[in-house]
Amino acid sequence: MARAADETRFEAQRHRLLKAAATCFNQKGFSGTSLKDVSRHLGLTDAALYYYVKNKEQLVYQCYLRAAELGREAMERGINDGATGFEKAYLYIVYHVEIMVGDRGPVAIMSEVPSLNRSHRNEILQVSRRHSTGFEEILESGIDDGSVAACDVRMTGNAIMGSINWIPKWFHGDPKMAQQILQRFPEILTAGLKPPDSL
Amino acid sequence: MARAADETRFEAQRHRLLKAAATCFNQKGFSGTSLKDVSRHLGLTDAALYYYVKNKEQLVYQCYLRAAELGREAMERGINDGATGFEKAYLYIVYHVEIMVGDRGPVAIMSEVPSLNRSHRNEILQVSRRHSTGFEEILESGIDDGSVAACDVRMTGNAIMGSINWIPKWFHGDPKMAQQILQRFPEILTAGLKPPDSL
DNA sequence: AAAAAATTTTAATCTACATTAAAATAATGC
DNA sequence: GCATTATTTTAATGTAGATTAAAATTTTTT
Repeated sequence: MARAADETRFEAQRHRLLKAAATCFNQKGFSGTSLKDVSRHLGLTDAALYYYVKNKEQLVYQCYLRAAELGREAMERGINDGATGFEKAYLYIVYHVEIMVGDRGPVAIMSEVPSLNRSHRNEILQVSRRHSTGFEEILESGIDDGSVAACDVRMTGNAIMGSINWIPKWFHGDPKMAQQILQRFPEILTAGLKPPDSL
Repeated sequence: MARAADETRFEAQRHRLLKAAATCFNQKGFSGTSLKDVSRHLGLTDAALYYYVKNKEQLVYQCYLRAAELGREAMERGINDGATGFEKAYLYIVYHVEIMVGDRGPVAIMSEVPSLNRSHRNEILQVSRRHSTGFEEILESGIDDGSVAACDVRMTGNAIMGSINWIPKWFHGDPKMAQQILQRFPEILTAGLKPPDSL
């Protein structure tokens, strides 16, 4: 047996697989990427993927789960690091955008949630909802503490999340662009949140 | 022959088809919708769709073309109706959101552009780029005439477009929600554009 | 109401992948 | 170096769903 060492190698490969899959799905579209495309990215053959993942549905599911996890992590850090509601929101956006354009990405766009099997779909929908709710709560806390202007938190949340979620549609790894996004997006997305007296 | 009348009937059915396809693609995902799913929406059999469209690729292409056309129309109207750059941007957003949540929709999310054939893909990418550029020009005109605060128009454009484009991901026809979106989104998306002295 | 054109269906095909089983190779522990 | 376990490949197989052809039906024209 070679448990300990293998576990890490296996996990590392599996991780590379998820990133390769996310890259393909985002760039070639879901229906446009075959398992052969993904495996080519890894210098493997398509059949080898089945050593890491039960089937294509699982692959997609894992990609989405990872995307959700990264988003959740960003939010948690934002909540911890920010003092006011505004700061929590701002920092969450910074962290999430960092993840999306940095080398922990790419993050898969969740285009194919409806084609997941029921339990996977429900799980992804649930974490997505939790994420949305979490952000709305941040906004509410900001309104309470006066750092955020009164607003419809549901709609404001949807607007901001939409911008972030759409990034992989037009960002494809150009580092110069990554800098721009990192530099601008947090300001742009939170510009509307500031209460009038804070300007 | 029955040209004149048939043309309209044919066109009307084809139009219904595109809407049905957009509905399915947005709600069930692309890979999750078979032609049978789409045809069922129309009370037809899957083979009947081939009377209206050459193949599935064409169907997707047409959906995207329609989405692009509706966006273009909204932008044109915004440019015509707005006096200042800010107003043009604001009104464009109003019109575009109206289309996305109103009964001219649903508008297909462009998830599968990369799986289109080359010429279709290029065409869609081109009109998308034109659209983005058009919005950036609106913002620039607003900065020039002082109605919009100085900003990175590229990033600001991407942020706003992302919010709009993402709407079909979470809006699925609930009329109450449509009202909310219509009421809030234009303000939310343009809140950050206002120059400090305009508040 | 017959003929022609338009629309839809039935019933096959066709095909691109996803998936699997068995064999081959590579890595690791002892 | 041998045995064991992990990883990858080769070579089939399976299948959903797109596509097509021909027939049936419906609509329109005259």
